[in-house]
Amino acid sequence: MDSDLYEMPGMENARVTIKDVARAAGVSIATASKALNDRGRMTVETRQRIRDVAASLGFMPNAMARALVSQRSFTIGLLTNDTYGRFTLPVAAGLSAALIDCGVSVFLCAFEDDAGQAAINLRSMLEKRVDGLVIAGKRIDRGLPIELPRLPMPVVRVNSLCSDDQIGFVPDDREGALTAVNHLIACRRRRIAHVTGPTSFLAVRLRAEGWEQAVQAAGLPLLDGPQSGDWSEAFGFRSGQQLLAMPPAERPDGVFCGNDQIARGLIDALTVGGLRVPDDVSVVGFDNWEVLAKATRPPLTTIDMGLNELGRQAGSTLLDLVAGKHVEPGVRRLACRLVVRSSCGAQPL
Amino acid sequence: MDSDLYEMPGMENARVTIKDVARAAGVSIATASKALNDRGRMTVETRQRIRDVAASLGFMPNAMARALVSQRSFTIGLLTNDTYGRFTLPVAAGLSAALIDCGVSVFLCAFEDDAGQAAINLRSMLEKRVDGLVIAGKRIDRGLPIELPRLPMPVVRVNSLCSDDQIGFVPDDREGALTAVNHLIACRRRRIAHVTGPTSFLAVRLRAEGWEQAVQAAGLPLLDGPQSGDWSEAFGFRSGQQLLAMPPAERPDGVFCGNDQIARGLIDALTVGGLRVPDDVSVVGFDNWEVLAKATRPPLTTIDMGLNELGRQAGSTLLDLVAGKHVEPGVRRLACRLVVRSSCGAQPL
DNA sequence: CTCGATTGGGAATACGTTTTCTCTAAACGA
DNA sequence: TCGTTTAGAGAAAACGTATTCCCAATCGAG
Repeated sequence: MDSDLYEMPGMENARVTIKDVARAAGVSIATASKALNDRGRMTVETRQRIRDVAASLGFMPNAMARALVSQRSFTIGLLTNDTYGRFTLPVAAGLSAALIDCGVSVFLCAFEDDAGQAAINLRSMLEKRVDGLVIAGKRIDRGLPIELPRLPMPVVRVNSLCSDDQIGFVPDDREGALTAVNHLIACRRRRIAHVTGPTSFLAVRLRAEGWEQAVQAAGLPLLDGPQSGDWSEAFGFRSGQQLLAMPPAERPDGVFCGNDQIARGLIDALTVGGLRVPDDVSVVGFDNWEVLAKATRPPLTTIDMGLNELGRQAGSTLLDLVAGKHVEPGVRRLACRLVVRSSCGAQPL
Repeated sequence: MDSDLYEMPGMENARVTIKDVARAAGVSIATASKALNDRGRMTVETRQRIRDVAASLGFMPNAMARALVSQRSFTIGLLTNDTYGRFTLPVAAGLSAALIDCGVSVFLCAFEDDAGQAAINLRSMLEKRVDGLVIAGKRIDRGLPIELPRLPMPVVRVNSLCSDDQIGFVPDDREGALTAVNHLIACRRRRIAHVTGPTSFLAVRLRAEGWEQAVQAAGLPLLDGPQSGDWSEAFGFRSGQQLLAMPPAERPDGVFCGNDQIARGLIDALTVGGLRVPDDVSVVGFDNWEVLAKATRPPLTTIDMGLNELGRQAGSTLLDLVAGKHVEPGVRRLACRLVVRSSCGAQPL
């Protein structure tokens, strides 16, 4: 390709090196470097003159040369098997936000659950000498499909399995469930059911614990153990139909759903069956997947897992680790947040 | 932090340099480099011995040192204002797939529609000397919220505004609409309506053109111009209610929706109103947003925009550009694909 | 036996920065 | 006036790799 194609109009030419700046300012490379990085001693006039020259030439330091000497790439890797992005994207946004202030960029590697792919991507990151690694998963009781060897850089985990000597950030599922059920109770619901995903998920078991705990603490009857199925609207719909088939006296007046899809399906079934939400039955979901929660009729009150905040904290912790600070190992469970819409009868904020 | 923490078990130590390999193999650095890169002349034994030594030491070339000398970072940037990830994530997956074979990684920069953020991210990529840039947007008639100066690297655009002298990849909206409507016609629908998003979107106007064209080509009556609203389920629901209010003779027996959310809302309204889908009214959507399309009752037949393929082609084209090959400027419109489910009465594949 | 060609391998340089050390000249105190 | 400090600036080494020469040894032909 003709390199003239990329010629810049004076400003912003990426080919300008510090040597050009030094020459144009009539100083040595060392002095130029010090002027631009606020290091060393020199008259304010010299410093300013060099900076002006650099700016007018559109000088941009070559990050790789800088990395080579400083042994820091100002780059971190985000390794995830969530190609769908349901969880990882909000995490990535929080992560970037926490890092961009420090000039750190993020390499994204999303791969299907295939160990070969994962290994290639990991190797690529190691060669690029990322300063740290964030491992993001889809569930808190599974790691990535590859064995991570002892890595030459700090690692933090988000929404992923994490042993006690590692550092991880996950939503506090039990507390989230407590919050959800307490909201139903505050809305004067007495018979609160729980319809949720497969019990093989740790998150399901934790949320069920929260449900039980809240119900018992309020002295309410504990209905039959959680209804467990898959994470789909279809399962929610079937559960809603079962609810309709119950004698009205036995019927729950509140349902805490394991995710928003189930909640949506359940509400649709109840509506089709002639029950009113929230008047006859209040429903609260989990995830705050806005495209779903906002479109539900009525809009769904649900629990936000704070994925963005998870990413943000993971980022700043990783920066601490890179800087050599000590960080206590272990899993941090971050609080979830209730998002009130209209499916429980409470006033939306 | 204690650096022993990161000590590796012999293998996989990132601190091993080519100098260590050379010393261990009893050769010079130059020879080691040539052995590992299949360059220069030497006996096969020497070459193999050096490679074995490198492997046993867990040598990994430092990508930044390599980049410095080769003037190639083996890195490309993905700049997007789609923080929600609806469009960008599939694009990113295709992109990565096309690049990983060549050892190229991707920097992800997602930012809200804020010029300051955008500029910071762009600058960061320029400093990191990415070999090329992919600009991904949310709609084909808007660019990013920043003025891109003449950049010192090739750029391709995906799902974003693109002038004739630039290189871009977008879905072929008109052709997709044609496919959708022709499918309705193949399902023996005669009165085909179009319910879609705001006409300020070029995509909306193109899809409307495709609708008209297909209807007229089949000699069917052209119903009142497209119903235009916002991209929401709520609008789809209201449109469905209006349909129910029409005299049955005037009522469309097929609806082509501008996206899956509208289709979902519309189907829900029809179902609540007692009309059967697909028997009374067939519906086809646009986007193939699986979480929505699969959960619709009945599952939604829709148009897949091939975002993944868009990303893949953008990636390989960018690699060509980086390699200096000539690429004809202009916008490529990639074919969409019909995904048959159950909302039109045709047999799902 | 000599000359040229070929083969295997190494020395040196470059890539663009940062940083340490050294040097000069000016300022200052006695 | 002489030594001592200090301000200002530059020379050089380092980071890890790829590459361009160059050199020594071996070999074959005449």
